[in-house]
Amino acid sequence: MRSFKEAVLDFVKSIPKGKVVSYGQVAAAVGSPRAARQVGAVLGQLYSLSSVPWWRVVNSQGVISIKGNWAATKEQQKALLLKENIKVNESFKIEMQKFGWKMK
DNA sequence: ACGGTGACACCAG
DNA sequence: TCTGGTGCCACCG
Repeated sequence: MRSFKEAVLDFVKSIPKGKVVSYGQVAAAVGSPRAARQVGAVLGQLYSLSSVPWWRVVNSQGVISIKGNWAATKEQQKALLLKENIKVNESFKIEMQKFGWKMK
């Protein structure tokens, strides 16, 4: 049985470029619909140059929710998203309806 | 074993 | 739309 952490990282790596998903979606995808907070805890261990596209994960409202004190910053995530043609407004908000990734 | 903690989600006002 | 409170659960000391 793979650990929750590994499952999360594996799923995040499968997110296609140019798309974003919510923490809840990731949690649900790995079998724990209520463990969205843990997803954040896992991503918090990564950094901007990681092989894992952690920046494609935002909260359910489509907003970047890094508080600070973490390896990465909101500005950093915003820049990475813009680089993939994903629009991020002044409030660090993304149009989930347009950039959200719906699994099948 | 147990309680504190938290890149969240969801609901009420 | 925004704020605050509550539920949740994997991880760590």
